[in-house]
Amino acid sequence: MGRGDGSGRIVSPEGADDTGTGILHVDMDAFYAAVAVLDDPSLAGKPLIIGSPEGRSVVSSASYEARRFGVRSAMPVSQALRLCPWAIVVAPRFERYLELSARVMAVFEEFTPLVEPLSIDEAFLDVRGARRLWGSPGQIGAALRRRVLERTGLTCSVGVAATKHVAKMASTRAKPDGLLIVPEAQTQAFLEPQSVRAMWGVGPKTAEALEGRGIRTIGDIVRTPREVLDRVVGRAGGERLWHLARGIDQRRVDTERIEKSVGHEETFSDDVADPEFLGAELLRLSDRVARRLRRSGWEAATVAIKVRYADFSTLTRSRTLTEPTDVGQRIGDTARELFGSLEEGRPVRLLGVRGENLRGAAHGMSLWDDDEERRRLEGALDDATSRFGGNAVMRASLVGRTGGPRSLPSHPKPPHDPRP
DNA sequence: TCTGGGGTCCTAGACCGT
DNA sequence: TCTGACGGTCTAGGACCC
Repeated sequence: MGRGDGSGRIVSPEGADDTGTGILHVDMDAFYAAVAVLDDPSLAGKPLIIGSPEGRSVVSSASYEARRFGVRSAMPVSQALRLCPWAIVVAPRFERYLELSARVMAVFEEFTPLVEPLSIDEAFLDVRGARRLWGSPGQIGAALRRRVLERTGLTCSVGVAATKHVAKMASTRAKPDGLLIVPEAQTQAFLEPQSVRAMWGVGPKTAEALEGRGIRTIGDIVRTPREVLDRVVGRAGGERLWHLARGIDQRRVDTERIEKSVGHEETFSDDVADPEFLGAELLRLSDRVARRLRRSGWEAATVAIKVRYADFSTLTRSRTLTEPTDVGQRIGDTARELFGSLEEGRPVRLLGVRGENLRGAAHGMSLWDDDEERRRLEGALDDATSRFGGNAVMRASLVGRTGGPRSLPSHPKPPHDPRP
Protein backbone atom coordinates (compact mmCIF):
# COMPACT_ATOMS: atom_id res chain seq x y z
CA MET A 1 0.00 0.00 0.00
CA GLY A 2 2.28 2.81 1.22
CA ARG A 3 4.60 4.14 3.88
CA GLY A 4 4.33 7.11 6.18
CA ASP A 5 6.77 9.94 6.69
CA GLY A 6 5.91 10.65 10.30
CA SER A 7 3.44 13.45 9.50
CA GLY A 8 0.51 11.14 8.95
CA ARG A 9 1.08 11.36 5.23
CA ILE A 10 1.41 8.02 3.42
CA VAL A 11 2.71 7.53 -0.11
CA SER A 12 3.11 4.46 -2.27
CA PRO A 13 6.49 3.50 -3.68
CA GLU A 14 6.95 3.30 -7.44
CA GLY A 15 5.52 0.10 -8.87
CA ALA A 16 3.30 -0.53 -5.82
CA ASP A 17 0.59 -3.16 -6.17
CA ASP A 18 -2.57 -1.67 -7.67
CA THR A 19 -4.54 -4.86 -8.23
CA GLY A 20 -8.28 -4.36 -8.43
CA THR A 21 -8.13 -0.55 -8.55
CA GLY A 22 -9.38 1.75 -11.30
CA ILE A 23 -10.76 4.87 -9.63
CA LEU A 24 -8.53 7.90 -9.07
CA HIS A 25 -9.28 10.86 -6.85
CA VAL A 26 -7.12 13.84 -7.68
CA ASP A 27 -6.98 16.81 -5.35
CA MET A 28 -4.85 19.90 -5.88
CA ASP A 29 -2.69 20.80 -2.87
CA ALA A 30 -3.86 23.98 -1.07
CA PHE A 31 -5.03 25.14 -4.48
CA TYR A 32 -5.74 28.84 -3.92
CA ALA A 33 -2.61 29.32 -1.83
CA ALA A 34 -0.52 27.40 -4.38
CA VAL A 35 -1.82 29.66 -7.17
CA ALA A 36 -0.85 32.72 -5.12
CA VAL A 37 2.70 31.36 -4.83
CA LEU A 38 2.78 30.44 -8.51
CA ASP A 39 1.94 34.03 -9.43
CA ASP A 40 4.20 35.59 -6.81
CA PRO A 41 7.13 33.29 -5.98
CA SER A 42 8.22 35.63 -3.18
CA LEU A 43 5.32 34.16 -1.17
CA ALA A 44 6.83 30.65 -1.27
CA GLY A 45 7.35 29.08 2.15
CA LYS A 46 5.29 31.76 3.90
CA PRO A 47 2.06 31.32 5.84
CA LEU A 48 -0.71 32.48 3.51
CA ILE A 49 -4.39 33.03 4.16
CA ILE A 50 -6.66 33.38 1.15
CA GLY A 51 -9.59 35.59 2.11
CA SER A 52 -10.57 39.18 2.56
CA PRO A 53 -8.78 40.99 5.40
CA GLU A 54 -11.78 43.14 6.28
CA GLY A 55 -15.45 42.55 6.95
CA ARG A 56 -16.92 39.18 7.94
CA SER A 57 -14.71 37.13 5.68
CA VAL A 58 -13.63 33.57 6.35
CA VAL A 59 -10.55 31.66 5.18
CA SER A 60 -11.05 30.18 1.72
CA SER A 61 -7.75 28.35 1.76
CA ALA A 62 -4.45 28.45 3.63
CA SER A 63 -0.92 27.40 2.79
CA TYR A 64 0.51 24.43 4.68
CA GLU A 65 2.77 26.87 6.56
CA ALA A 66 -0.35 28.61 7.93
CA ARG A 67 -2.13 25.31 8.63
CA ARG A 68 0.68 24.38 11.02
CA PHE A 69 -0.61 27.14 13.30
CA GLY A 70 -4.13 25.74 13.26
CA VAL A 71 -5.48 27.93 10.46
CA ARG A 72 -8.27 26.08 8.65
CA SER A 73 -10.71 26.73 5.83
CA ALA A 74 -14.01 28.39 6.85
CA MET A 75 -12.41 29.93 9.94
CA PRO A 76 -13.01 33.68 10.32
CA VAL A 77 -10.01 35.57 8.97
CA SER A 78 -9.79 37.52 12.22
CA GLN A 79 -9.45 34.28 14.17
CA ALA A 80 -6.87 32.94 11.72
CA LEU A 81 -4.82 36.07 12.19
CA ARG A 82 -4.87 35.62 15.94
CA LEU A 83 -3.48 32.10 15.49
CA CYS A 84 -0.88 33.24 13.00
CA PRO A 85 -0.45 37.04 13.18
CA TRP A 86 2.42 37.10 10.68
CA ALA A 87 0.39 35.33 8.01
CA ILE A 88 -0.05 37.17 4.73
CA VAL A 89 -3.69 37.65 3.72
CA VAL A 90 -4.12 37.34 -0.04
CA ALA A 91 -7.36 38.34 -1.76
CA PRO A 92 -8.83 35.52 -3.83
CA ARG A 93 -8.49 35.72 -7.62
CA PHE A 94 -11.26 33.57 -8.87
CA GLU A 95 -10.70 34.20 -12.53
CA ARG A 96 -7.17 32.87 -12.22
CA TYR A 97 -8.32 29.78 -10.30
CA LEU A 98 -10.78 28.97 -13.04
CA GLU A 99 -8.12 29.32 -15.69
CA LEU A 100 -5.79 26.91 -13.90
CA SER A 101 -8.64 24.57 -13.03
CA ALA A 102 -9.52 24.31 -16.72
CA ARG A 103 -5.92 23.40 -17.52
CA VAL A 104 -5.85 20.76 -14.78
CA MET A 105 -9.16 19.24 -15.89
CA ALA A 106 -7.87 19.17 -19.49
CA VAL A 107 -4.91 17.09 -18.29
CA PHE A 108 -7.32 14.65 -16.62
CA GLU A 109 -9.25 14.30 -19.85
CA GLU A 110 -6.09 13.37 -21.71
CA PHE A 111 -6.08 10.15 -19.68
CA THR A 112 -9.79 9.31 -19.69
CA PRO A 113 -13.09 10.88 -20.75
CA LEU A 114 -14.60 9.58 -17.51
CA VAL A 115 -13.87 12.62 -15.35
CA GLU A 116 -16.23 13.82 -12.62
CA PRO A 117 -15.21 17.25 -11.34
CA LEU A 118 -16.20 17.60 -7.70
CA SER A 119 -15.12 21.19 -7.26
CA ILE A 120 -12.70 23.64 -8.78
CA ASP A 121 -9.68 21.65 -7.62
CA GLU A 122 -10.59 17.98 -7.43
CA ALA A 123 -12.08 15.24 -9.53
CA PHE A 124 -12.72 11.53 -9.76
CA LEU A 125 -11.38 9.64 -12.77
CA ASP A 126 -12.35 6.18 -13.93
CA VAL A 127 -9.25 4.83 -15.69
CA ARG A 128 -10.28 1.21 -16.00
CA GLY A 129 -10.57 1.56 -19.76
CA ALA A 130 -7.29 3.42 -20.15
CA ARG A 131 -4.91 0.62 -19.21
CA ARG A 132 -3.82 -0.27 -22.75
CA LEU A 133 -2.99 3.32 -23.58
CA TRP A 134 -1.54 4.60 -20.32
CA GLY A 135 -0.71 1.60 -18.11
CA SER A 136 -2.11 0.47 -14.80
CA PRO A 137 -4.10 2.82 -12.53
CA GLY A 138 -1.04 3.35 -10.33
CA GLN A 139 1.08 4.24 -13.34
CA ILE A 140 -1.61 6.59 -14.59
CA GLY A 141 -1.77 8.29 -11.20
CA ALA A 142 1.97 8.91 -11.24
CA ALA A 143 2.00 10.10 -14.86
CA LEU A 144 -0.95 12.39 -14.22
CA ARG A 145 0.81 14.03 -11.28
CA ARG A 146 3.89 14.69 -13.40
CA ARG A 147 1.83 16.12 -16.22
CA VAL A 148 -0.21 18.43 -13.98
CA LEU A 149 3.05 19.79 -12.57
CA GLU A 150 4.54 20.30 -16.05
CA ARG A 151 1.46 22.05 -17.40
CA THR A 152 0.60 24.24 -14.43
CA GLY A 153 3.49 24.33 -11.98
CA LEU A 154 1.11 23.03 -9.30
CA THR A 155 1.26 19.84 -7.27
CA CYS A 156 -1.61 17.51 -6.61
CA SER A 157 -2.27 14.41 -4.56
CA VAL A 158 -3.79 11.26 -5.97
CA GLY A 159 -5.62 8.37 -4.35
CA VAL A 160 -5.97 5.15 -6.34
CA ALA A 161 -8.48 2.55 -5.21
CA ALA A 162 -11.31 0.29 -6.26
CA THR A 163 -14.03 2.76 -5.20
CA LYS A 164 -14.61 6.50 -5.06
CA HIS A 165 -14.81 6.68 -1.29
CA VAL A 166 -11.54 4.83 -0.72
CA ALA A 167 -9.80 6.79 -3.49
CA LYS A 168 -10.92 10.03 -1.85
CA MET A 169 -9.66 8.92 1.55
CA ALA A 170 -6.40 7.78 -0.02
CA SER A 171 -5.71 11.14 -1.66
CA THR A 172 -6.28 12.82 1.70
CA ARG A 173 -3.73 10.54 3.34
CA ALA A 174 -1.26 11.23 0.52
CA LYS A 175 -1.39 15.00 0.93
CA PRO A 176 0.55 17.05 0.12
CA ASP A 177 2.13 16.12 -3.19
CA GLY A 178 1.76 12.35 -2.87
CA LEU A 179 0.25 9.25 -4.44
CA LEU A 180 -1.34 6.49 -2.41
CA ILE A 181 -2.53 3.24 -3.95
CA VAL A 182 -4.91 1.02 -2.00
CA PRO A 183 -5.14 -2.35 -3.78
CA GLU A 184 -8.58 -3.87 -3.51
CA ALA A 185 -7.44 -6.64 -1.17
CA GLN A 186 -5.97 -4.05 1.22
CA THR A 187 -9.13 -1.95 1.45
CA GLN A 188 -10.19 -3.15 4.90
CA ALA A 189 -6.68 -2.88 6.29
CA PHE A 190 -6.56 0.70 5.02
CA LEU A 191 -9.99 1.70 6.30
CA GLU A 192 -10.36 0.05 9.69
CA PRO A 193 -7.70 1.85 11.75
CA GLN A 194 -8.83 5.29 10.54
CA SER A 195 -11.03 7.63 12.53
CA VAL A 196 -14.69 7.85 11.62
CA ARG A 197 -13.96 11.52 11.03
CA ALA A 198 -11.87 10.57 8.01
CA MET A 199 -14.94 9.28 6.21
CA TRP A 200 -16.47 11.42 3.50
CA GLY A 201 -19.81 12.64 4.84
CA VAL A 202 -18.95 12.34 8.52
CA GLY A 203 -18.69 15.83 9.94
CA PRO A 204 -18.30 17.05 13.53
CA LYS A 205 -21.92 16.31 14.56
CA THR A 206 -22.04 12.79 13.18
CA ALA A 207 -18.59 12.05 14.59
CA GLU A 208 -19.68 13.27 18.01
CA ALA A 209 -22.80 11.09 17.88
CA LEU A 210 -20.77 8.02 16.88
CA GLU A 211 -18.02 8.64 19.41
CA GLY A 212 -20.63 9.07 22.11
CA ARG A 213 -21.44 5.39 21.51
CA GLY A 214 -17.80 4.38 21.58
CA ILE A 215 -17.61 4.15 17.77
CA ARG A 216 -14.30 5.85 17.05
CA THR A 217 -12.76 4.06 14.09
CA ILE A 218 -14.08 2.68 10.84
CA GLY A 219 -13.32 -0.76 12.25
CA ASP A 220 -15.70 0.06 15.11
CA ILE A 221 -18.41 0.79 12.54
CA VAL A 222 -17.83 -2.61 10.96
CA ARG A 223 -18.32 -4.24 14.37
CA THR A 224 -21.45 -2.22 15.21
CA PRO A 225 -24.84 -3.80 14.47
CA ARG A 226 -26.73 -2.06 11.70
CA GLU A 227 -29.69 -1.22 13.99
CA VAL A 228 -27.40 0.70 16.32
CA LEU A 229 -25.94 2.69 13.43
CA ASP A 230 -29.47 3.47 12.21
CA ARG A 231 -30.41 4.77 15.66
CA VAL A 232 -27.33 7.00 15.86
CA VAL A 233 -27.28 8.53 12.37
CA GLY A 234 -30.69 7.73 10.87
CA ARG A 235 -31.64 5.01 8.43
CA ALA A 236 -30.05 6.45 5.31
CA GLY A 237 -26.92 7.47 7.19
CA GLY A 238 -26.68 4.07 8.83
CA GLU A 239 -26.93 2.27 5.54
CA ARG A 240 -24.30 4.51 3.98
CA LEU A 241 -21.80 4.11 6.83
CA TRP A 242 -22.42 0.37 7.02
CA HIS A 243 -21.46 -0.04 3.36
CA LEU A 244 -18.62 2.48 3.17
CA ALA A 245 -16.93 1.05 6.26
CA ARG A 246 -16.79 -2.28 4.43
CA GLY A 247 -15.32 -0.71 1.32
CA ILE A 248 -18.60 -1.10 -0.55
CA ASP A 249 -19.34 1.91 -2.75
CA GLN A 250 -21.23 1.31 -5.97
CA ARG A 251 -21.26 4.93 -7.10
CA ARG A 252 -19.93 5.36 -10.60
CA VAL A 253 -17.82 8.23 -11.87
CA ASP A 254 -20.56 10.53 -13.09
CA THR A 255 -19.56 12.88 -15.89
CA GLU A 256 -22.91 14.66 -16.09
CA ARG A 257 -24.29 16.25 -12.99
CA ILE A 258 -27.64 18.00 -13.06
CA GLU A 259 -28.19 21.04 -10.90
CA LYS A 260 -31.08 20.78 -8.47
CA SER A 261 -31.24 24.35 -7.24
CA VAL A 262 -29.80 27.77 -7.95
CA GLY A 263 -29.39 30.41 -5.30
CA HIS A 264 -27.65 33.53 -4.11
CA GLU A 265 -27.09 34.82 -0.63
CA GLU A 266 -25.28 37.70 0.89
CA THR A 267 -24.01 38.57 4.32
CA PHE A 268 -24.17 42.29 5.04
CA SER A 269 -21.15 44.03 6.46
CA ASP A 270 -23.50 45.36 9.17
CA ASP A 271 -26.78 43.88 10.37
CA VAL A 272 -29.84 45.50 8.78
CA ALA A 273 -33.38 45.91 10.12
CA ASP A 274 -34.72 48.36 7.54
CA PRO A 275 -37.55 46.48 5.74
CA GLU A 276 -37.27 48.63 2.63
CA PHE A 277 -33.63 47.87 2.22
CA LEU A 278 -34.22 44.17 2.86
CA GLY A 279 -37.08 44.10 0.35
CA ALA A 280 -34.87 45.69 -2.29
CA GLU A 281 -32.13 43.24 -1.48
CA LEU A 282 -34.51 40.30 -1.95
CA LEU A 283 -35.44 41.65 -5.37
CA ARG A 284 -31.80 42.06 -6.32
CA LEU A 285 -30.96 38.49 -5.26
CA SER A 286 -34.06 37.21 -7.06
CA ASP A 287 -32.95 38.94 -10.24
CA ARG A 288 -29.60 37.23 -10.08
CA VAL A 289 -31.24 33.85 -9.51
CA ALA A 290 -33.62 34.45 -12.42
CA ARG A 291 -30.76 35.48 -14.69
CA ARG A 292 -28.94 32.24 -14.01
CA LEU A 293 -32.11 30.21 -14.49
CA ARG A 294 -32.68 31.79 -17.89
CA ARG A 295 -29.11 31.26 -18.98
CA SER A 296 -29.36 27.59 -18.09
CA GLY A 297 -32.79 27.08 -19.59
CA TRP A 298 -34.38 26.24 -16.24
CA GLU A 299 -37.44 27.41 -14.37
CA ALA A 300 -37.86 27.12 -10.63
CA ALA A 301 -41.04 25.55 -9.32
CA THR A 302 -40.20 26.49 -5.72
CA VAL A 303 -38.84 29.73 -4.29
CA ALA A 304 -37.00 29.60 -0.98
CA ILE A 305 -35.57 32.34 1.18
CA LYS A 306 -32.98 32.12 3.90
CA VAL A 307 -32.74 34.66 6.69
CA ARG A 308 -29.95 34.72 9.22
CA TYR A 309 -30.46 37.10 12.12
CA ALA A 310 -27.84 38.97 14.06
CA ASP A 311 -27.77 36.18 16.68
CA PHE A 312 -26.90 33.73 13.87
CA SER A 313 -30.21 31.91 14.17
CA THR A 314 -31.30 30.94 10.68
CA LEU A 315 -34.75 30.45 9.17
CA THR A 316 -35.78 29.17 5.79
CA ARG A 317 -39.16 29.55 4.16
CA SER A 318 -40.23 28.20 0.82
CA ARG A 319 -43.26 28.14 -1.40
CA THR A 320 -44.11 26.09 -4.46
CA LEU A 321 -45.51 28.26 -7.22
CA THR A 322 -48.58 27.51 -9.26
CA GLU A 323 -46.36 27.77 -12.36
CA PRO A 324 -42.56 27.38 -12.53
CA THR A 325 -40.81 30.64 -13.41
CA ASP A 326 -37.53 32.19 -14.47
CA VAL A 327 -38.80 35.77 -14.04
CA GLY A 328 -37.01 37.87 -11.45
CA GLN A 329 -40.09 39.88 -10.50
CA ARG A 330 -42.12 36.73 -9.84
CA ILE A 331 -39.36 35.17 -7.74
CA GLY A 332 -38.81 38.48 -5.98
CA ASP A 333 -42.51 38.95 -5.15
CA THR A 334 -42.66 35.46 -3.68
CA ALA A 335 -39.45 36.01 -1.75
CA ARG A 336 -40.84 39.23 -0.29
CA GLU A 337 -44.11 37.56 0.64
CA LEU A 338 -42.21 34.81 2.41
CA PHE A 339 -40.08 37.39 4.19
CA GLY A 340 -43.21 39.30 5.13
CA SER A 341 -44.50 36.27 7.01
CA LEU A 342 -41.58 36.51 9.45
CA GLU A 343 -41.27 38.58 12.57
CA GLU A 344 -40.64 42.22 11.69
CA GLY A 345 -37.86 44.46 12.87
CA ARG A 346 -35.20 41.91 13.79
CA PRO A 347 -31.73 42.86 12.54
CA VAL A 348 -30.73 40.61 9.65
CA ARG A 349 -27.21 39.46 8.99
CA LEU A 350 -27.74 37.41 5.81
CA LEU A 351 -30.40 37.15 3.13
CA GLY A 352 -30.61 34.46 0.50
CA VAL A 353 -32.93 33.52 -2.35
CA ARG A 354 -32.96 30.12 -4.03
CA GLY A 355 -34.88 28.58 -6.88
CA GLU A 356 -35.54 24.89 -6.28
CA ASN A 357 -37.32 22.05 -7.97
CA LEU A 358 -35.90 23.04 -11.35
CA ARG A 359 -37.77 22.27 -14.55
CA GLY A 360 -36.78 22.72 -18.16
CA ALA A 361 -38.09 26.06 -19.44
CA ALA A 362 -40.82 25.96 -22.10
CA HIS A 363 -38.93 28.59 -24.03
CA GLY A 364 -35.23 28.82 -24.74
CA MET A 365 -32.87 31.61 -23.83
CA SER A 366 -34.34 34.90 -24.92
CA LEU A 367 -32.41 37.36 -22.88
CA TRP A 368 -30.28 38.97 -25.54
CA ASP A 369 -30.77 42.70 -25.43
CA ASP A 370 -28.77 45.91 -25.33
CA ASP A 371 -27.03 44.80 -22.20
CA GLU A 372 -26.18 41.46 -23.69
CA GLU A 373 -22.44 41.44 -23.17
CA ARG A 374 -22.53 42.54 -19.55
CA ARG A 375 -25.17 39.96 -18.77
CA ARG A 376 -23.14 37.28 -20.51
CA LEU A 377 -20.08 38.10 -18.45
CA GLU A 378 -22.07 38.23 -15.25
CA GLY A 379 -23.69 34.95 -16.13
CA ALA A 380 -20.37 33.25 -16.79
CA LEU A 381 -19.03 34.49 -13.49
CA ASP A 382 -22.18 33.61 -11.60
CA ASP A 383 -22.13 30.12 -13.04
CA ALA A 384 -18.49 29.62 -12.31
CA THR A 385 -18.49 31.06 -8.83
CA SER A 386 -21.69 29.27 -7.96
CA ARG A 387 -20.32 25.94 -8.97
CA PHE A 388 -17.04 26.40 -7.24
CA GLY A 389 -17.51 28.88 -4.36
CA GLY A 390 -16.21 32.43 -4.07
CA ASN A 391 -17.68 35.56 -2.63
CA ALA A 392 -19.85 38.43 -3.65
CA VAL A 393 -17.25 41.12 -3.22
CA MET A 394 -14.91 39.29 -5.51
CA ARG A 395 -17.63 38.69 -8.08
CA ALA A 396 -18.50 42.34 -8.12
CA SER A 397 -14.90 43.31 -8.73
CA LEU A 398 -14.55 40.79 -11.53
CA VAL A 399 -17.71 41.87 -13.28
CA GLY A 400 -16.50 45.43 -13.11
CA ARG A 401 -13.39 44.55 -15.08
CA THR A 402 -13.17 44.34 -18.81
CA GLY A 403 -11.55 41.56 -20.78
CA GLY A 404 -10.91 38.96 -18.14
CA PRO A 405 -14.26 37.25 -17.84
CA ARG A 406 -14.47 36.75 -21.60
CA SER A 407 -12.11 33.85 -21.25
CA LEU A 408 -14.16 32.21 -18.55
CA PRO A 409 -15.84 28.97 -19.39
CA SER A 410 -19.59 29.01 -19.32
CA HIS A 411 -21.57 25.82 -19.45
CA PRO A 412 -25.15 26.56 -20.43
CA LYS A 413 -27.20 23.42 -20.31
CA PRO A 414 -29.64 22.55 -23.04
CA PRO A 415 -33.16 22.97 -21.76
CA HIS A 416 -34.46 19.65 -20.59
CA ASP A 417 -36.47 18.29 -17.74
CA PRO A 418 -34.62 15.93 -15.42
CA ARG A 419 -37.91 14.62 -14.10
CA PRO A 420 -39.73 12.64 -16.72
C1' DT B 1 -14.29 34.80 19.24
C1' DC B 2 -16.82 34.73 15.26
C1' DT B 3 -18.94 32.18 12.23
C1' DG B 4 -18.88 33.24 3.52
C1' DG B 5 -21.26 31.40 -0.32
C1' DG B 6 -23.13 27.80 -3.21
C1' DG B 7 -24.61 23.60 -3.15
C1' DT B 8 -26.62 18.39 -1.89
C1' DC B 9 -28.87 15.14 0.90
C1' DC B 10 -31.59 13.59 4.73
C1' DT B 11 -35.20 13.71 8.36
C1' DA B 12 -39.44 14.79 10.28
C1' DG B 13 -43.84 16.83 10.63
C1' DA B 14 -47.91 18.73 8.34
C1' DC B 15 -51.16 18.10 5.05
C1' DC B 16 -53.89 15.96 1.51
C1' DG B 17 -56.07 12.42 -1.34
C1' DT B 18 -57.39 7.69 -1.69
C1' DT C 1 -70.51 10.60 6.81
C1' DC C 2 -66.76 9.41 9.69
C1' DT C 3 -62.35 7.16 10.72
C1' DG C 4 -57.85 5.17 10.12
C1' DA C 5 -54.03 3.67 7.34
C1' DC C 6 -51.00 4.81 3.93
C1' DG C 7 -48.34 7.12 0.50
C1' DG C 8 -47.01 11.35 -1.81
C1' DT C 9 -45.85 16.13 -1.58
C1' DC C 10 -44.57 20.23 0.67
C1' DT C 11 -42.03 22.58 4.09
C1' DA C 12 -38.39 23.56 7.56
C1' DG C 13 -34.25 22.61 9.41
C1' DG C 14 -29.80 20.36 10.03
C1' DA C 15 -25.45 18.33 8.54
C1' DC C 16 -22.11 18.16 5.34
C1' DC C 17 -19.00 19.30 1.35
C1' DC C 18 -15.62 22.47 -1.14
